[in-house]
Amino acid sequence: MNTKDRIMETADKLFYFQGYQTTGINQIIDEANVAKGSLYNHFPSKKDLGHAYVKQSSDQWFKGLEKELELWSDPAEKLLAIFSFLEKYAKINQFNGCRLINILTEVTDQDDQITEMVVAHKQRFRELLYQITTKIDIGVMQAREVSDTIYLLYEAATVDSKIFKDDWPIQLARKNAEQFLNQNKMPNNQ
Amino acid sequence: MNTKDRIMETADKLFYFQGYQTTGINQIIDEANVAKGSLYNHFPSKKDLGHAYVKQSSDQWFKGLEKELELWSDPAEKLLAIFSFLEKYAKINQFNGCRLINILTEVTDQDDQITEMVVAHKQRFRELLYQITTKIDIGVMQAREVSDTIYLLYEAATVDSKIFKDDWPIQLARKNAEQFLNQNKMPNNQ
DNA sequence: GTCTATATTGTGATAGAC
DNA sequence: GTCTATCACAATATAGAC
Repeated sequence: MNTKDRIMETADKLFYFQGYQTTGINQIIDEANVAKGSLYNHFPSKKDLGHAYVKQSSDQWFKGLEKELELWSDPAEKLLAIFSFLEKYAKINQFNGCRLINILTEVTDQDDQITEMVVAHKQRFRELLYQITTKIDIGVMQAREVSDTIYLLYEAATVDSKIFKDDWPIQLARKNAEQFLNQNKMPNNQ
Repeated sequence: MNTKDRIMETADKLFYFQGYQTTGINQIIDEANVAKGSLYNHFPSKKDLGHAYVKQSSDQWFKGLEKELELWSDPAEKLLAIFSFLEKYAKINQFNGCRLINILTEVTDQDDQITEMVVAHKQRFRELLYQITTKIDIGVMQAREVSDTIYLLYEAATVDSKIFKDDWPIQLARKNAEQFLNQNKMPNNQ
């Protein structure tokens, strides 16, 4: 693996599990077996490395989600699949919540670019859910409310499965999403 | 105002709006107009100040919530009042999400006491919601699921109104909580 | 491109006068 | 209890050899 990839891999692991602010450049170059000069050759500052981390985190997350969604054709099943995606992810990997939410909390308005990227990430997710929801035979006027409700349930599942180190929030969020979708289906669709 | 109070007030403001990790002792003593020796007289380390901040944050939050809940007698209305509480809080003050969740994200397993206090805070909130829910005439078996669903909606409302700097997540969460409660009421109660 | 060595600033924390 | 002065160390970042 080349130098830049080793840096990114190490930074990803440390920023996510240890935190962005508490991870220093020195620790990254130690664990990645890279010289300090090499890191600053690829990333002019820690801020730039942070931005690369945020972009990669968002890209990888959507990649993983869309792979999961491809397994289903029915739009309602696609919506519920986001919880299976989260459940699998939380089980396979050590889980520490959403990379994007975490770093947003860590920089709190000290880095406008990160704030922008995180909001854009969440907006893209909401839009993805909305597009799927419009394919379900529900009232058009309700589509946004339905998709945003699913979105909120997903967000809570992520945050609270991290807090409690348990998947009950994911299971309960999924169950509510399922009931909610069944209630909002048009009668003639059943 | 005495020295200790000035320290706590300044620390609270900075830890919440600027972040725990990025706020240094030097900035706190500057803005609180306190000497470094005085701070370390009251708090042996930054960690201790952090713990005091977490405890105060939790106490103040419950105090504010319970004051809001007292305005209502009907248990279902009490449950919905948590969203009014959040809405008011997000409007009056500059809002940066939940103090407890934020600092948990910032310390990620580097401070076991903070992790414990935050989990205990959330457990206490869940228990409060559960106790209110049992007073509603719903199936006993469902009480935990109902109260935890309300809990999840509240958590998402907090996190996402911070992300989007908008109260739509609060309004939508409240609307869903209301519909959800109506559906789970026993028919003979209506 | 990658390395070693160094510069500079800021951090949490302490000593000791008053 | 509060203050000033100072410590030891870690942070990000840079210079320059190879």
